[in-house]
Amino acid sequence: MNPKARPSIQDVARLAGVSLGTVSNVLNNPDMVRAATAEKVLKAIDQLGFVRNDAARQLKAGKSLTLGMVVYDLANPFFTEVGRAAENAAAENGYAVLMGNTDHRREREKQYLQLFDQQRVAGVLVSPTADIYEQIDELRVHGTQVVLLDRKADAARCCSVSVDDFAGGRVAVEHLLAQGRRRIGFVGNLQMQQVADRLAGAMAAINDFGNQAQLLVFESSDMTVLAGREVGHRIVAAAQQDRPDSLFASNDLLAMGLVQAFMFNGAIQIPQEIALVGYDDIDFAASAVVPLSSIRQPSKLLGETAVELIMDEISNGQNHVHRQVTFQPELVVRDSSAHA
Amino acid sequence: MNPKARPSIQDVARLAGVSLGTVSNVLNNPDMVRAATAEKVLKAIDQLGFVRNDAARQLKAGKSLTLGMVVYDLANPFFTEVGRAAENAAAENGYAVLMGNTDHRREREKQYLQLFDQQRVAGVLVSPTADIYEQIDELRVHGTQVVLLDRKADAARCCSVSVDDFAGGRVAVEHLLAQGRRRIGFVGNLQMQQVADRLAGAMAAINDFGNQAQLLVFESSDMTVLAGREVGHRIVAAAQQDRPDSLFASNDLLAMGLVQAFMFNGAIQIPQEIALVGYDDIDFAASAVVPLSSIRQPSKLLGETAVELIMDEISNGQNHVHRQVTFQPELVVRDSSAHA
DNA sequence: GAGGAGTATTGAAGCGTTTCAATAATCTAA
DNA sequence: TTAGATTATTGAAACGCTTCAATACTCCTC
Repeated sequence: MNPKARPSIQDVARLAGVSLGTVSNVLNNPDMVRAATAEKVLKAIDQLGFVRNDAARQLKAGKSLTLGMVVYDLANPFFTEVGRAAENAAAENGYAVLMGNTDHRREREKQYLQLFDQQRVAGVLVSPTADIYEQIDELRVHGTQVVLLDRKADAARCCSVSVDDFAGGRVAVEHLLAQGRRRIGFVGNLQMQQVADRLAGAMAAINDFGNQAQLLVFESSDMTVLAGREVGHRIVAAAQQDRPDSLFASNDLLAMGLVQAFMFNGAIQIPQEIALVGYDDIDFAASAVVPLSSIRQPSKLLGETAVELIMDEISNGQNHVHRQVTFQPELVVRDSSAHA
Repeated sequence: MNPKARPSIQDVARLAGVSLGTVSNVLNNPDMVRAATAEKVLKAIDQLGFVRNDAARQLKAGKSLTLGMVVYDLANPFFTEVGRAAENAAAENGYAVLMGNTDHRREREKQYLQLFDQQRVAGVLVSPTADIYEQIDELRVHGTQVVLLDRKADAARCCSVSVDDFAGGRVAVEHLLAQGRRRIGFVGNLQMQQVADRLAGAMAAINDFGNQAQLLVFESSDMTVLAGREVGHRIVAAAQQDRPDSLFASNDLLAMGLVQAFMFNGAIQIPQEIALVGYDDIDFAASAVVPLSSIRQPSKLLGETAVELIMDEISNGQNHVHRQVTFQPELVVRDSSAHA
């Protein structure tokens, strides 16, 4: 490697025969410097292969044009959708989005949040794994703006963008009830707030219906295709009269796993023996073995709105008022829960 | 906000009644400072809510514990798999991975690479959209290590981790030929090197077979489910005798789109009328309406190896030798290409 | 209790920027 | 021409950290 692999603004100034301040101006206030001078400087920059050192810039300027995004499951297409939308929205404002995936691990989530805090990003979008208000407050105290994604925040604490999970759960189960199902199973990881809310909505639907219907809960620690398959096999193994007549899976990955398990050897017919409703309406839901009914979340809108909120928070600082935006989910009916 | 929202190491030192160097030592060389002193300092840190300013640290230390990863399609589960593996491998080495998604846009790719360059990340993993050697060379000259992902590099220039796309294409088509298919369609965006290589492999298989078989190319600018659906509808609309008797889609998203189009109104039977092979073997392939045959790429291995290479490059600097690791893909046969 | 060998702590220097008051160069109008 | 106004350029002073030589403590041992 060259003796001086990383030229500094100083080197550029020297080569161009101008002062260091001028180089900085070329970079940051181009219209403050004469065209001829600018050209000299640009040539020098090019010649040396100069790249501004962001650390130094940020140190001095105190701000960054980067947003951080922390999600707990990037393997879930729902989140990549949200991420893409956020990325596009941020780009329009001149910001870049850097993503970190935590795979539901609190410890890694903590690391990413710390990293973004240390890097002094302009703001962080986070879909929290658990109750991490404490850490979020910490960031906010430090001056790093935070917007919760897919999770409603306490009004006073910060902005959030979420979907009404209670309503989603309710709609899903009401639909199954309307299809004549009475033994309704619920699959998901109840540790997750979103899932707990969906369950609560499901419960509410059952209660409203009267006491001819019941809800069976199948807890599943992961929310993956694999986990769904495992629950599915457990159900296949159960005696026929113990099985539910329908299932509400709290995300589509689980639902697809269930489908796989039920199709295996044609063990269980969908929807005849068990009707199925998923959640998120990911792209793949429509092309599952049995096209999947699902609760659609407006993922694009979610990402865009989150960026909007954080932008407001960044630029309006003091007189920014926290908002909690909640969208309504929407039932999409396909074969997996069609009338028997 | 407080008048001093962001306490510095100075403030901590003052509060703890020690010198600034000691605080730094508590942070970086804990076993160099007496327990009692350390405790005082930690208390002060806690009390002030101090967070180390990464910009300053990096500016002085000149290095960072962050890797950048730039991919062209985070919505493709294949890449999230690779990303997760990389993230885990990096974590083991004490590094964090920040991801940027370019959605195939060269311009955005450029931005992310620049951003990472400016941030002086330790290294960058990039699955390039096109021929970006020029920019990569630039980064490398600046001292930012780069490893190509899913794309073979020129030996001399940098490390790369990829899968033998030619072999993959060949295997896919040989399989279709073995199933008795003769009019084989290829779907994909030929601008992408990986896809072009798969096509070349497919061509080779056809040529080896003799002249009773032919390859029809269906170009598709996107590689998404939606794009696949469009190609599918075009094929459905064609006269029966003009249709291929089988299709090799250059990724699973396309393949799933094709499936959707063919299933629509039961227009075309898979595999009877058209057999189908996808690429990547994403999780969802197995649970498609018609379980999808596919070419499996070792995504986990890809991510892990990429991190391994970049770690070597980071730590061994001068006497690091670029390596181009190529893995072999593997055919997974499912219903979509089973014997008619 | 003095000398010496650790062991802890200090604080100044400098990383590469941006910023800003001071200075220099250029232009305008009389 | 030149004073005065305008526009460009300069360079020193931070920003908050790490590093490292210098200094100040401890603790032994004789």
